[in-house]
Amino acid sequence: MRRGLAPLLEGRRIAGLVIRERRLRWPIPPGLEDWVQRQRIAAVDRRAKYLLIGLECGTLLLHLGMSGSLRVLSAGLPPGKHDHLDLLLGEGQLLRLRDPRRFAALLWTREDPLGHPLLRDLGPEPLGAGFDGDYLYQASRGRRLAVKQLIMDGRVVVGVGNIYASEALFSARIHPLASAGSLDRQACARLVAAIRRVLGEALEAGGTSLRDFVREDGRPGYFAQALRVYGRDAQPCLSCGAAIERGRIGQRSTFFCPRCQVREDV
DNA sequence: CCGGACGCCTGTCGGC
DNA sequence: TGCCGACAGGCGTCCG
Repeated sequence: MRRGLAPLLEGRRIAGLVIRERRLRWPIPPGLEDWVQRQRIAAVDRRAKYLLIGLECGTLLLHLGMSGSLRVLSAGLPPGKHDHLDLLLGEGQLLRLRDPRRFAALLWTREDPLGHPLLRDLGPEPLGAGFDGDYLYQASRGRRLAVKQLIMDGRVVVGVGNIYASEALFSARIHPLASAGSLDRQACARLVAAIRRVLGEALEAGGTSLRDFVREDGRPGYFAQALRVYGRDAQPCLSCGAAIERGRIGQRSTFFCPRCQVREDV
């Protein structure tokens, strides 16, 4: 999303902000419209799943939650029911946020956004240099929770959502319920490699489109076709043919192959 | 500190 | 056809 948006936004001057629904995950701060007015967009960055729109006098923090999407559209297209806000870009264009479930967030800060309470305590980027087998090994010592929950904990590593957690564990041949602390160095190295591989491939494919998710240009992501376990409940494992199982870990659906992903900690 | 559960919303789908 | 419950890509917060 950041990659697609950056060339469309950087260097533009904000011509206005139209908010039709302020009740998102947190209420959109009052007066934000006035504050962003006429500011130039200096940079579009990302930390974890937050998009950071760097302005001259501060930064907009945008999170899409579960059902949010962004589109760059020509001004004049009437907003739909769940099109909660438009960032007017001038030259007849706008950036429109749609989010049926309203779990999205739009916040702003004048300070370094990385110091914001929502970003401050986040773990390393999964594709960055700080995330390696050694790091995960250290981070998992003494932790008794399921490894799937560990890798979905943003304080350990960011970016691993429910789909990619199942995919990475399958790729690494690790059972999602294995207790985090039971992983040895080799398993941690395998898991880190798998997370990086899965996220890297998904990135190349433009993300995973379930239902109607679309990118800023209106195209879907194509990674859904590449999913190897997620959503394949009762279908044959692509590696060994055993039936994929579906379970729940921490209130989230989890998919795994009972033959390829064997628990070694029970 | 850790782990587990809840809640925020709306839409969709399957079962009856 | 209609109704009802379960579930959905996230994650901050609260509780024990």
